[in-house]
Amino acid sequence: MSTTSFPSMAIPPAPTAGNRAAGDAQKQLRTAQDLFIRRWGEMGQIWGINRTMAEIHAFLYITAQPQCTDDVMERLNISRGNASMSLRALCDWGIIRRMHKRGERREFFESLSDVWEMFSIIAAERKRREMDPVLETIKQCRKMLDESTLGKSAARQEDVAATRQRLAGMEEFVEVTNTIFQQFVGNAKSGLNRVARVLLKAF
Amino acid sequence: MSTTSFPSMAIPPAPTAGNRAAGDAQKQLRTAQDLFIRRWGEMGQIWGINRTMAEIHAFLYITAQPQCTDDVMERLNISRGNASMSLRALCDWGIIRRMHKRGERREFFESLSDVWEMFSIIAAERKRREMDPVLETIKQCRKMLDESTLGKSAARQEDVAATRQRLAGMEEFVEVTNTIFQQFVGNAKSGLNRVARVLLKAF
DNA sequence: CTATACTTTCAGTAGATACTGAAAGTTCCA
DNA sequence: TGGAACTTTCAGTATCTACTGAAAGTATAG
Repeated sequence: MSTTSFPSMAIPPAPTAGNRAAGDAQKQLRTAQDLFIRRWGEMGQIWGINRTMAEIHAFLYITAQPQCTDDVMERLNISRGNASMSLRALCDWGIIRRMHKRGERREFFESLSDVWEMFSIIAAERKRREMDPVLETIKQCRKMLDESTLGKSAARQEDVAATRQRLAGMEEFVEVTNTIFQQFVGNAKSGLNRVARVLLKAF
Repeated sequence: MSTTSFPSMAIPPAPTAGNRAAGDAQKQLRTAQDLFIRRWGEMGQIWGINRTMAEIHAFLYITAQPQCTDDVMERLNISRGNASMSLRALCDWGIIRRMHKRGERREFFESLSDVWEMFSIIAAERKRREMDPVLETIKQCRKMLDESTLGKSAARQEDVAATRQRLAGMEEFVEVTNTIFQQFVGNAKSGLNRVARVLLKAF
């Protein structure tokens, strides 16, 4: 097998049994983390979060250690500008936090550790940004087509009635989905687990 | 107020009371539908479905009438190629269907009418494409870092342990979420409403 | 106040994605 | 078999999004 490529092979570990094992472990750790980071990045992409942001978050989450901007730049091979903007966006979302280390001048970042909490935050934000506007639009559309606006005979035209019905179906759906979201978010940490348990028992 | 712009004002409705009302209703219907279509398109965009695909689907859903390729092109101002590809993709998803009209040569498309069913289809597909690979990756990563792979002392190094713990947290989350998805999908057509009711009662 | 260490911003660019339109393909009828 | 009606494909192009790198900004220490 070819030698694995390390960033400058300067300090090869002494070949004692203990050191060897420790070195291997570090290498393995790196590999596992990178694997996770890459996958998480891909997944974010499919959502609507861009790859880099998702990767930064994955990095902070998986290492479970506060990291500074340069750590992020180096590990993910991205520019300072990109790192800065993405970190800020993640802070805005609220799923990572700035923190200071005593005696350190630069800022560090760490991920929330509770996955359920992160999910709640994201779900709440998505509801606000996506569900709520749609719901409002549907209500507006229904109003435009109801009897009191159009008059009885016009409102009964076949195509008008059909559209009205479709709007009603969609509204019901969004309302119920919203309620479920609300439950998730309202019950934050413990909530999702409970949702799952309830569902499993009921079916 | 200025006259609203109609595509070629060829046939103005006769100015009887009945016709006037009918014309207004049609205009209003159009406006309401367009509003819905636009919003739905925006929302799709934030997901990962592109705007045009979402708009086509919205159009088919909201009119509740089978439409042919030219109808779609005209209504949404898009090219034939785009319409063709997007319609096919929607068919692949399974949320719209091809259909034939007696005596018509060209094909028509219609949206599923049951919103819950559409949601089930989409949820199932997203689970398969997004959750499942992540879960697999997490398991793989955990394996790389457990005692039987690394040996006792290496596995106990602080950073290795920390990462292992984070992986565990994420795995639990994905598992539970998957279960919930499963419920949604498994109970498909009739089910989602029931899921919602069960949840609402339980909380 | 000046130097140093660090962060943010943003114009420009690279890269990804969506869209068009015309040509090629298919189906069906006479 | 030819041709009309319709659909699909795809090379080329327009549009949008993400990223870089350097310049400007801010905070701290001496």
